[in-house]
Amino acid sequence: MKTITVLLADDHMVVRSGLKALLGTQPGIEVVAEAASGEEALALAGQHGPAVVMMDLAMGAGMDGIEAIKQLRQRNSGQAILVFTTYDSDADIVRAVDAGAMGYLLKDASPEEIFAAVRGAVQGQSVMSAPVASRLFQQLRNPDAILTPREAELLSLLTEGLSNRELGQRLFISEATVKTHLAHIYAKLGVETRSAAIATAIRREGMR
Amino acid sequence: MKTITVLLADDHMVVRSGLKALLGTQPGIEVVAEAASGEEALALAGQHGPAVVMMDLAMGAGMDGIEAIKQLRQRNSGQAILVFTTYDSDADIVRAVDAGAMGYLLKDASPEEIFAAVRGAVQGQSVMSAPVASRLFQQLRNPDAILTPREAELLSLLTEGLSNRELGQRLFISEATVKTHLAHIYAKLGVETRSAAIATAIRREGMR
DNA sequence: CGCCGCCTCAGCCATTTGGCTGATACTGCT
DNA sequence: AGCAGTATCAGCCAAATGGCTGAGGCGGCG
Repeated sequence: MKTITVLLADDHMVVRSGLKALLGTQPGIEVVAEAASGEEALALAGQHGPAVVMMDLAMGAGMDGIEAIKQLRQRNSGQAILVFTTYDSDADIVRAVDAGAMGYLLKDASPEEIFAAVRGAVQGQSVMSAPVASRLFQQLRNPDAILTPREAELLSLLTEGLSNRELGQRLFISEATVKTHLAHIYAKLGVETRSAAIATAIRREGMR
Repeated sequence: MKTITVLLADDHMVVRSGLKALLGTQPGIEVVAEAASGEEALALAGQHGPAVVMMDLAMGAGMDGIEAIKQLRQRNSGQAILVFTTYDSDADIVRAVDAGAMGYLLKDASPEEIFAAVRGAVQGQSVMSAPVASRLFQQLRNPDAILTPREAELLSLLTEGLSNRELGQRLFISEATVKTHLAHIYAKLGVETRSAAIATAIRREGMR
């Protein structure tokens, strides 16, 4: 069996070395590079051409994980991308999958889960942690509550406290469009105000 | 020099093994036990009597890190406790120090910082990551940023997504008074909108 | 006592937000 | 070709929010 090459992208040094130590115990899996930011991940992916990229979504300064995933996919260099992050936010899950992630693992996943996800990813399988799967499953049961990728993106920015104007500037759309998206989000979340949407997003979506 | 014994408490397996691998490279430091929860940390600390306990604050289910620190200190068994966590929330810092933590490190700390913190802790020194120190320093410089009890109460309800009218009803005060309190809160938090205040409250004050 | 911080309230005005209706365009699927 | 879903934008109007000034009552503290 061919050795699976892995690139780790996480701004926490201890997480990288932990993951590296863990994956190192498995024959057939080798960590070939480590990145501490989205930019670095893109550069190192180009150099090493790993089979799998394990990516944190929240990476301190600069490019975030979602953006890095998008750009990796645009290159079409065939890596399987696994999200490896702390929280199981509905919005993040939707955005990550939309960006092209193959799997979604939480950082409290067991070693077995992690190995299975890496091996599965190179074979084109999607593996996700149980809580993540549960969230998705729950969403499938009432489709009206599913936010579109764009809506999820907006909701995520909403929790940063931005105004409609700022949201528009950040997403390169007009304020009118922002308001349209917000109205849809409110309807889907079952709230009437921006504040309640933020509160709901944070408490229900795990954006802690 | 005597070997420094360390207990790791963190619900993320990869963080524990990363920290263990990292500390293992240092002669004179040895990880003697690992706990995945507050309860486990208490039990293992009793068994092994480590010189230093490195503790995450947010540990999935059960007892959280703050509570575990308090109980460890009550026993008076002389361990130095280092907080090792992801976020630098003002509230968490204050609570951790109050509970008896000797130092406060963020997970993106460099290996050198971590080694220095462990060695310093056994000698009774307090070591904290730069962003943490910066926050504390900032608070000491302008005490005006401290919310009054009433303001804190309002801010807490604000994060539930209530409107001014609802806030007034809930607190038995007029909408005008609500607005006054809000204006003061915005000034102290350095924001201009309700949404930003909610975001700040949640992210900075640890009301997750 | 007098000062100061906190909590309370009012009115005015500009800005922001939310509700509504309707419209164009692109995509994927049938 | 036609439909459904998504994303984009516009205009209008009512309601909520935020900024500003001013003010009374109350409790602690020098």
